[in-house]
Amino acid sequence: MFQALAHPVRREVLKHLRAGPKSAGELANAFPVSGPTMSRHFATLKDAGLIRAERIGTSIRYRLNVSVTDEAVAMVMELLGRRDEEDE
Amino acid sequence: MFQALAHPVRREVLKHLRAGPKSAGELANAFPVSGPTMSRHFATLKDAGLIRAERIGTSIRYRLNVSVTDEAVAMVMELLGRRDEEDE
DNA sequence: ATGCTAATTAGTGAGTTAGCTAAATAGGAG
DNA sequence: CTCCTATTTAGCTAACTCACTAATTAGCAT
Repeated sequence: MFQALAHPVRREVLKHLRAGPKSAGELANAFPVSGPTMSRHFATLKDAGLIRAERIGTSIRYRLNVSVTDEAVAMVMELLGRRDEEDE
Repeated sequence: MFQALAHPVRREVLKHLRAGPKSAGELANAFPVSGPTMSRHFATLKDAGLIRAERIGTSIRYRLNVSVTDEAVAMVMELLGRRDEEDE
């Protein structure tokens, strides 16, 4: 999961998807890398469970998988979140 | 930063450090990998700004860098945090 | 200075990741 | 079935990651 977040293009894809579902082509056009490379980024995000794919006619619509992104936030909070302030 | 969080040993190190500063040796003994490998993990975490090192005599004490971990949490919240619930 | 302990840097090898171009699959239209 | 568009898979290379052992640096004590 963290590995999936470790690439800037993939993080940007997630940002785009926060605004709502988008097709693979729409997303790919928003980045300066080749289509196949984008496709691999999508697959990485999908394997991590962060996004889901749905085929609509000839195109594929990606959307955030909210339950998993929520889990991710919770995990980071538990790992890094501040519980209490200790003296410095 | 995400790259630094992408390795389980490094995440465990952060967990250990939540309980308070620890020396490199103490941390290294808590994991089944070699000292040099641990040293590289520490360096990765330090490069990401997540931890800070302080030499004390012959040993080196690591501690969480709270201001940066706080930033990291904020960043993840902004990237993945739920703003509003859309229909599923 | 010598030696001891703690920790890091050097050097190496296996496995993975990210990018590309070219080829294949999937669906819709004629 | 054939063509067209959208997207993914295959195959390649360059660059990076993680692990190891061996060698080096840093500090303290004798």
